Parts: sequence; C-alpha cells; structure tokens
Amino acid sequence: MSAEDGLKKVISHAKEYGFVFPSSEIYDGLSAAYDYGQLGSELKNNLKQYWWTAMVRMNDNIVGIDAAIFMHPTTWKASGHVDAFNDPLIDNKNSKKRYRADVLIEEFIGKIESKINKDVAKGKKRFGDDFNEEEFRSTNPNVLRRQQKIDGINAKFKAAMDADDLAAVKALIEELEIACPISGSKNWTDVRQFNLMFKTELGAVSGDSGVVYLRPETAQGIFVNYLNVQKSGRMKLPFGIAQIGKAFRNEIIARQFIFRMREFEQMEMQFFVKPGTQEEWYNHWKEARKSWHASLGMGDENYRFHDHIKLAHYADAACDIEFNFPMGFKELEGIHSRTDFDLKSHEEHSGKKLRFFDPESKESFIPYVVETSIGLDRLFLAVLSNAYTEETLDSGATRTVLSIPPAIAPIKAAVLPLIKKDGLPEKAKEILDLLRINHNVQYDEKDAIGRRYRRQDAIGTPLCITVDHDSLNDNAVTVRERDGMTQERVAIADLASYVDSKVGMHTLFNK
RNA sequence: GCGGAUAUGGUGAAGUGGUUAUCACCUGAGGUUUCCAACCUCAUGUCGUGGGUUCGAUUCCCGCUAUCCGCACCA
Repeated sequence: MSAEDGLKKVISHAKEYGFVFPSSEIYDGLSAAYDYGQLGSELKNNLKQYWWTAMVRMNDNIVGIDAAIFMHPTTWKASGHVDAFNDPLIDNKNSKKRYRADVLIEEFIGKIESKINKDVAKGKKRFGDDFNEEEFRSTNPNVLRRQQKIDGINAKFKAAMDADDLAAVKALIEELEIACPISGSKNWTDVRQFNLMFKTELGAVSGDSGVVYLRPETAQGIFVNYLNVQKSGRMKLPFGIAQIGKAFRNEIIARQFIFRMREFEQMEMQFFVKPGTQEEWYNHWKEARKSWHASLGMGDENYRFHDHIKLAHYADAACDIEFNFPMGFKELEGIHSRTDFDLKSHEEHSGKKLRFFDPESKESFIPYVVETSIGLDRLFLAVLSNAYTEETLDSGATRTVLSIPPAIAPIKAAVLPLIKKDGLPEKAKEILDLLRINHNVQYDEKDAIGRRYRRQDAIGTPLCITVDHDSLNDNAVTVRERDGMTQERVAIADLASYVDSKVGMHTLFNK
C-alpha cells in the first residue's frame, strides 16, 4: 500500500465506520476541522484515560488540573505569544518566499539611510575637520530630499498599520517598487496579518477592553496555577501538573487530516524541578515517555527520536518523539526543558512571587520546568493508521481489520448469538448485561456469524463472544480473538474476568 | 499562501450536452441458518455550491467551498 493511498484509506475507513467525520459536512465542511464520531470519541477517551492513568495516577508527585481555555490577556504577553506572532506577511509569487511586510519596508528605508550616510562620509572627507555633521544633515539638499522620503514612507506605513489597512501596506510596497531579493520580481501577493492566536470577545458588548484569546497551548494554564496547586496540594519539588485540553492555533495552512488542525487537543505535563537538576529530569521523562509509547505495542521501528539542535527561546534542551504516519515520520510528542522562562516571565508580568522555598537549603527560587506535550489527535491518527490492515486469508478471502491495542479499542467485545432464535439471543443478552458494567460491549444478531466477525474486525473489536446451542447446556461460550482469529471455549462464570484480563487498561501496564 | 489535480449514494468506482444516471460493497426489513464477508426477496440513498454558455448542463466555461499532491509555513 502506497503512503498516499494509506492515508486515503484510513480517512475513508474512519468516516465509513464512525471514527472521524469532516466538520459540518452538510454545509460542505470547514477547512481542516473534523468531528469525532461514535467510535472515534470512544477511542479518544480511552487514549486520554491511558495517558492520565500513566501520568497522574501512577505517579505520587503528579496531579491533574483542568484550566479554562480563556485566560487573562497578559498571560500571552508573558508567554511571548503576543509579540512573536503578530506580523503582516507578504509572499513573492515567483520565489515563493514569505516576508514580513514591515521588514521589507524597513530594509528599504535602511537603504536610503545608508545613502545618506555615504553622503555624510563624503562631506566629512571633503571638509575634513571643519565638517559640521549636524549642519550638513539639515542643509544638504540630497540628504534633505532623502530624509523627507524616509519620513514620508514612515508616515504612510504608520497610518496604514494604525488603520489596519493592509491593502495600503501593499500599495506602499508597490509604490516603492520593492523587489524580492531572491527572484528580483515585484510580483507580490496581498499583505495578510498573521495571528497565531484566535481572538474573541468577553462580554456581550464589543469593545477593545473585552478582547481575549483562545489559548494556543495548554501549558500556560498550568503555569498560572503553579502556586495554587503547590500550596493547596502541599506539593514539594520535584512535582508535576498534568492537563488534557483543547488548544487553538490559527495555522496559515492546516492539512493532512487530523494531523494539523486549528482546533486540537493536547495532553501536557509540566514537571517543576530544582534548578540544576533539569537535565536529569529531562532524561528521566524522555525515557518514561518512550516506554509509555512502547507499551502500546505499535512497533519500535515506527518511532524515531529527534533531538533539537536549534532551540526555542525558552528551552535549554528539546526532543521530539516522531511516529511513522502514512505521510512519513512526523512529530507526535515533544519533550522540552523549558528552564525558568515561563514562571519568571509570569512573575514579572503579574508581580506575584512564583517561587519555591526549599526548607533544607533555606533558599527560595523559581523552579525549572521539564515539559512533556503530546498531541491527542496525532496520537489518535497514529493508532488508527497503524491499526489499519488489509489482509488476504489462506482461503483467498480478504478482510479489513483494525488491530487497535485491545485496551484502547472503542468496543471491547461483541456478544453474538450464533442464530437469532432457539433462546440464543436471550442468553446472549444476559451475557451482555454481565459485561457491560466494566466494558463497552455490543450486541449483534444480524447476518451470518462470519459477516458479523468481519464487521467487528473493521471497527477493531478485540473479542467476539459467540453463544451457541451448547451454551444453553454447558454455560460456556466461544471467544474469538480479532488478530489471530483463534477460538477458545470459556465458561460464562469466568467470562468477566477473562475479558478483563484481555482488554482491561491494566494490561498496558504489565508490559 | 503559491502551483498542480480532484469533487457522482455511507465507501470505492463507471458514465453522458437530450427519456427515469450505472455498478460493487455497505446499510435497513423479512426469509434461511449451526463459527469466519454464503444464499433468496424487498427497500433506502448520489451528480459539492453559485453563476454563465445553450432550446436543454451532472457533463463545457468562470467564481466559491472542500479535499489531495508538491513547495512554503509550523516559537
């Protein structure tokens, strides 16, 4: 199966069986937005539960929170998001290069300024010690003409930016005949404002004072609650705060199914440590996260670990865990040593002390942070695309099966009466009630048994429990396993614990 | 965002400037049934959207929307 076909098939399959639908499809969809269907939401919930269990429940010193998506606007000044992503951008159609419009204009001004400086240098050379630079600048006609031009450009640019008039910015670039340094052409696209963050308004009445952003990362919800959690939970360093939640980024281009969406869900954990120990903890979490992924059994060869050479402004070490998606190896999870950048910045902006007092050394300091951040939607896509298999059986027949790790499969078991009479459906429904307390199970009596097996294969159900005529006498059923299609006779009395031993979440922790 | 391509039932495909648009799988109802997509009967459901050309457009042209591929973007 080629890579392209692979993703296409996964997308079709996901839609056909109720995992993922294009968002608001009856209105032609919305670009790069997708909805999780009846099976998709089950799978997604299971992934969340496995992550939360592994991070929060299995670690004494990690607790979870659920912070609001709306946050005080100053949060994003402190995090650097406001300044870093608020630029007017323009593309050159020939070279395909993207520039900041303000930078292009500034560079143009810079060229004029360098001409002025050349004139000044010439004057200096000519007049020697008698040269009065100030006088020269205020009287030389060439310099004055150039300075006037600069002032004119600046005034126009400022007026355009203040009025949010991006068309005027483009007009200015065209008027100045600014050319692309690479292609040399003046063939520009329109100027567009690039805002990473979605803006919305708090309060029913619109106005500047009520502008808030949809969070572009969940991490800041953790940082602003650092002190609350530390105090109320009596937490001692090192400790972690975990969170699962939606985040929003106005990506210029979002693509590749659910891999890059403008609305997505993150599972993040920020681990607060004593300064100087961050490297040790960074390595600890790198290993811990690797083995978490390995426990899902999706094949070690499908993972790659990529250390960042070039680091973001806040980090002193970073690595990606990449997965072999149908479109190639792509980032699935990031582990970053974020230093004290975030807490320090919040301390400055809020004026609140965000420190930890160490009773042993009797000193107080801003903790360092090691972050683990995984994209839930990407994890979902990893599981789904890895699970999708088309196989040809010995009989020559084909089947499509989702080999989802059993513990996170949307439906854990199907209960099937071999035929829908002779009291078999009644017996099957008794078994269904027995199992449904602990697991998501499904009943199906329509069509031949083989067809029902295939139907369950297609949605990744690990176990099929078949009730036959013997079951009425011997109180046992046939359990058929998804991947190997092997069968086993199990007493109904043992069934609940049997099923749990095969598909319970705990099975992932024994690996 | 640029360039290229595509858009026909739930899925995958065929087809046409002119009567009621075709097929497979899926789905639903009934029958049959004795462990891997069996069979029979019946049924539901499709030309993305808005314009234009035309006597007539699902088909040709343009815009929009969405998707795919490449490039670019992704602290």
